[in-house]
Amino acid sequence: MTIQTRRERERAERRQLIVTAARELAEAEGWDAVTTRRLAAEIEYSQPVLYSHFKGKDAIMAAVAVDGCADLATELRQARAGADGVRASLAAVARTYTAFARRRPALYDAMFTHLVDLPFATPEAPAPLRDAFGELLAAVAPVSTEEDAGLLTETFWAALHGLATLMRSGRLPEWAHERRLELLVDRFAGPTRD
Amino acid sequence: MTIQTRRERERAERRQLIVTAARELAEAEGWDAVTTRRLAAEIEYSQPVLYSHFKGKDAIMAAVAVDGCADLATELRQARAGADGVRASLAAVARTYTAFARRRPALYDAMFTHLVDLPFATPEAPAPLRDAFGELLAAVAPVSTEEDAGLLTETFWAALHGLATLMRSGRLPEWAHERRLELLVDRFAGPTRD
DNA sequence: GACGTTTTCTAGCAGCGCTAGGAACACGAG
DNA sequence: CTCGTGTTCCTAGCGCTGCTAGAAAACGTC
Repeated sequence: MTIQTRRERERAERRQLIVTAARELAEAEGWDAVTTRRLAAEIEYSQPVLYSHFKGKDAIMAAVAVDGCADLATELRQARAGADGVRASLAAVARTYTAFARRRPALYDAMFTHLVDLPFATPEAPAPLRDAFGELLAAVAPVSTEEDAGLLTETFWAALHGLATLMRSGRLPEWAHERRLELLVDRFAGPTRD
Repeated sequence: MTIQTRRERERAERRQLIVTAARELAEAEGWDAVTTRRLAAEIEYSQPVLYSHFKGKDAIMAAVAVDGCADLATELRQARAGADGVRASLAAVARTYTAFARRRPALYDAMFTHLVDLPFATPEAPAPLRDAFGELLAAVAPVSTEEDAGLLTETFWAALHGLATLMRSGRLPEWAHERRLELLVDRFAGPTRD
């Protein structure tokens, strides 16, 4: 039994090695640089081993996305913890979310832009995804009615996502980002000055 | 001079033929199906003629995007014309925008998702782009202060864009779309029932 | 040390965006 | 009508992609 478990452990380690290498390569040079050949060279194995762990390149990106969601959830939690009051929490979460997208664009793309068959808005979604959404929910719920909290969080999330992606692709000017965030938070939290 | 002009006209016609073929192929089978070989076959020319009109595949997509913006602007204008009152206009524009994205996903991607080097938020942006944004602006301005109209429109646009893309990629459930739209319009127009 | 099983690699497929170089065409002059 | 000339267009091919079949190597067992 020990041999079996050792092999399984080694497989799991190598799987993580692939995910980490893909993530680092993507963050350093963008997803276009993450080819199966390049990735194989990076982990010092040949191409086909990638396919013994993942169905294809998309599945690798999905795994990277799950890891990224865990990171995002952590950052959002810290932002919320460091903010006093309902409006400040919402603003902090909004700023942290868009900063994350701007700071790690490749990772963000894998999480929320790239077409990927991860279950999202369902109970069987991976835990990190639900955690990240939960952080948003915790910030939005106080400015919502009880029954609309989930939907309002989704709407707020969509607005942040739109701002992040449109800005990154040059469709929105960056210099006004802070002011747009303020307008958004105003509309969701009400114009009350904290 | 007539020969020269005839040739220029024929070139312009063929250019439009390429753009139209690319757009129809993308809408029918998705952008993955729009390969330069396939597109060349579609217009009954060889591959290199594409490169005598456009710098590359991305430039073709950009041209399709500009066409698409003209369509979107038209639809938004009609939606606004058919709506009475500030809130109804905003709701109609929001519904029309997201419906456009859902009905013509490939076209929408070329316009707003795909990385493409079109000047967007500048005076030298192509007219159809400015027209489409102008329609949004006309709907948002009445619920805004004078100096914030542009920024608030950008923010509203981002929210619509986020809803459209997250929903299309399966990250937001479709069944609640109408309710999310209503929440969004509420937050921007105020909860006044028209 | 020889045998199965499992793991890993070499080599290759079909397709991609894009381009160099020559063939084929339309044109204006005699 | 014929002949150069200049432009237009196509054939062929480059280097790359994601992915996979089948051979080779490493491993555990007897």
